Parts: sequence; C-alpha cells; structure tokens
Amino acid sequence: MATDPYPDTARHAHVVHALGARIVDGSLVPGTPIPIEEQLVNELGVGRSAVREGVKVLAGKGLLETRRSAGTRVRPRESWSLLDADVLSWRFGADAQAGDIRVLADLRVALEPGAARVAAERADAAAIQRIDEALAALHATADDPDPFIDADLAFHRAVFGAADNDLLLYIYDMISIALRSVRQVHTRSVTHNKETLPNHERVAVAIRRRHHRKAEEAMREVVEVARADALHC
Amino acid sequence: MATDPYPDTARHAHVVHALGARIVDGSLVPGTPIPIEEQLVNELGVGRSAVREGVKVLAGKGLLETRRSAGTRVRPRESWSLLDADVLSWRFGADAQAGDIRVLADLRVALEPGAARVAAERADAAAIQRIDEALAALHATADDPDPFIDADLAFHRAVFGAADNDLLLYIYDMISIALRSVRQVHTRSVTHNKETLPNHERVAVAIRRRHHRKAEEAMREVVEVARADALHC
DNA sequence: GTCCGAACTTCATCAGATGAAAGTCTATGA
DNA sequence: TCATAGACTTTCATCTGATGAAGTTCGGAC
Repeated sequence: MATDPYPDTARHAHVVHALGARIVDGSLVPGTPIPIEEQLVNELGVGRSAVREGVKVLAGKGLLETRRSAGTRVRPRESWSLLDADVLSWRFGADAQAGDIRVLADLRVALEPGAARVAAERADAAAIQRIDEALAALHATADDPDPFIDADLAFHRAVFGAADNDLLLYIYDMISIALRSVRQVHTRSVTHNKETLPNHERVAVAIRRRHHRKAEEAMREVVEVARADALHC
Repeated sequence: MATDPYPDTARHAHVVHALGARIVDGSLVPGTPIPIEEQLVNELGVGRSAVREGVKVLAGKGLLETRRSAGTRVRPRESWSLLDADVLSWRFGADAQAGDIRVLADLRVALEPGAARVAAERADAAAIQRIDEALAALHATADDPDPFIDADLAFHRAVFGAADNDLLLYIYDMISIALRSVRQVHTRSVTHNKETLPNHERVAVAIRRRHHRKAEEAMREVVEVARADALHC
C-alpha cells in the first residue's frame, strides 16, 4: 500500500519517518536486523538511493547501524539521540506511555527551576520585557484552553531565553515538542489554568528583580503542580 | 589531496565530518549556499552517492537544507541540533570559545542541582550503590589529575542515572562530551580536586538519605565552584 | 516597466555495475 | 567425528550514467 504522507517529494524523508517511527515505538527491536535494502525498496516503494539516504540519516541519529555485508540493525536505546526533534515527536507523538509522561514531568522539575535561576542571573532588559509580554498573554488567554497552552509554552520559553544560553534554550524547545503533544491529550481545565497564574506571575517578578532564589522557588512551584496534575490524570 | 582520516571505509562519514565541522566552527556561514554537489565530489574526492548521503545526515541534524535546483545551504543556528553528539564535539572539540565555556558552566548550574534533587526522589538501592562506588573512585584518584576527570564525570553520571530518566541522562551524556574536551584544557590542580571532595560527599549522602533539598544544595555548591573556576581560568 | 515563457541550473531519484567484508557451507584430512 | 581451510553467498559501499522536477534567470513582447 501507498501510505504516502509525502506525495511525490522527499522520498528519503518518507524512509526516515517510516523506519524511525517503527524503531522508536518498539515495532523494530534493538539488536534485530531490519529488512535488507532490496526488501525496503519494495516495501517502501522507493529506489535504493532513497533507502540508503534515509538509513544514513537514522544512523546519524543513533537509531541504526549499518555494517557491510552484515546488514543494518537497530542500535540499543542508549545510543539514540533522545533529544532529537524527530525522535521526540515519534516518541511522544501518537499516544505517549504513562512512563514517558512521568519522565517528561520529572525532567521539567529537574530543569526549569534551575533555568529560572540562571535567567534571573543573566536576563537583560529585552529578555525581561519578553517575559512580561508572555505573562500578559498568559493572563489574556486564561479562559481559552487551546491558546492558553501556546501562551504557557511561550512564557516558559521566554524564561529559558532570558538565561542567554543556547543549549538550555534548545533543551526547552525539544521538551516543548513533547509537551505540546501531551498537553493536547491532558487538557487542563480553565480553573486549573487560573490557579497557576499567580505562580507564573511570581516567576516573572522574581526574574525582573534579579532574585534568583525566588525565581527558582516560584518556578519549582509551577512545575511541581504541573507534575502532580500530569501524574494524577 | 587525500586527507583521509577514514582510510577506505565510511566515505559518507568523511563528508559529514568535513562539512559539519566547517559549519559549526563558522567557516560556512548560515544562509550561504555550499558548493554544488559536483564540486563537493571533486573537493572531497568521493562519489555523488557519498556526498548525498553525508548531506542528508547533516540535514537531519538541522545543519543543512537542500532545495531542488536552489542548491544546498547552511541553515540558521536556531535550527541546529545543538545537543547532537557530533555537533557538540565539533563545537567544543578543538579550542572552545570563552563564551561557550560560560554557556557550559551555566548549563551545569541550571541543570545539575535539579537533577540531584530528582535523583534523591527516585533513586533505588542499586543506583545509590553506583553513586557510592563512583564516590569511592573519586577519593581514590584525587591525586591523579587525569583519572580524576574520569571519576568526576562518572560520579555526576551516576547521580543523573539515579533519577531514572533517560532524557535527563542523555542530556548529561551530551554535556559530558563537551566537559571532557574542555577539562583537558582547563586542567584543575590536585589541591582543587581535593577541595571538591567534601561537597561531592554531601551530594552522595543526601541522595542516600533521600533528602532532596540537601542533595540539590550540595550539588549547587559543586557546580557553582566549578563555574567560578571555569570563568576565572 | 511589467509580465510571460524558454533555457538553464541543480538537486532528486532510479538503475546498473563493481567491490569489499562478513558470514556460511563444504570438502578434506586427521 | 571433528576441525579447518577455502570457495561461495549475502549484503552493504560506492561509483557512474540517465532522467526528471522544480526553482532561477534572462530575454522578449506588450
């Protein structure tokens, strides 16, 4: 069958997606060899070049390993690029496992308070203004579940951006890929949203005043509440 | 000329490295087109297949973007996979910029205290034992600069591992790629090493006792000291 | 000056051929 | 029977040539 999310262009991208998704969701088990090139050519309906290019991309993400004459096999999970945008969207895309939700929630608890602290240390005037704008948007959308999700993600991104640290911001961007997918399932209630506003406000105020200790504590409150919600629902 | 770090195998990997390193170190500026396929074939001394496969890998890491008939160009830095193992080793490999050292030090300050906190929440007996073993190795190698670096990285990895969170551990593994390169330049003195032992010990003890608050504070002390060192030298 | 289209550039893909390396099978000798 | 060397097979690695598609550019018509 066709199953062509890529109508005519980007044949190799089709290969990347078809194999990558199957690896990440566990259909292709690490250690086992994947079908040989010729078979993939038939299954996916593309030429050998496209297969090879796609396989090389996945090898670059640590998902596959090709060895001459020994076939191509799925690499162990430890070597996957877990924070790759594609890998994350395959993992959290369709329906995330309960364990993955916990991993995500814990990661935020581990990361965001510290990020808020560094943001309070490093924020310049422009960054603070962006945080304030994001906070205003948060207040403005508190009654609308969907826009609120966007505003919330934007607020947290503004905080990470204030830390003036591209690695940190990259980590957040990757987390937000997963968050956005998960949020749309675990839709939070309007009352819930309104309850988090004061905590977000405290984060913004603390960063504006360069009070890194308070910024960290306030952000911890935010993400601990989010974790409790995520694990309950 | 040959310039073959890859004697006969992995031609496409040669392409990935040659182009990737030039992009990350700034020789190839984002937005500018890279030489056309045919020219790369000549420059790099490989066939078109190898060039195309290598380019696809770099596109998968967000470094390149190919458009039919419009050439292949370097993507803006915002779309790079900054936590990709290759990208990090190109960035921190040869001689890191002063700004990058700061980014790395700040990242640890933002991340590691929170990771230690979650580790204290989630650690099981086996994880605690691994931390204790790593701590013992740290004490045992305090007089030896090089082995101490390894022991230090292993200790921090054990803490991250105790958090039972593959994303967090992945982030640490990537950071440690950068750290290892940087450390070998900024070699710390033996007396310096011995001074950090008590703080590391406090981290281990706090996690063992599941005291997340203390684990976080102790780890903060460790990474703040490391940051101060890194920025001074 | 503007708009349309033809020629050109450059990547996208397929197909065929050759080669290399790793595994597999077989025959031979002890 | 068992071990082993060598031939054979499998499968990826790479090169090359050909065709196609989609932008880009440039000239000409109005």
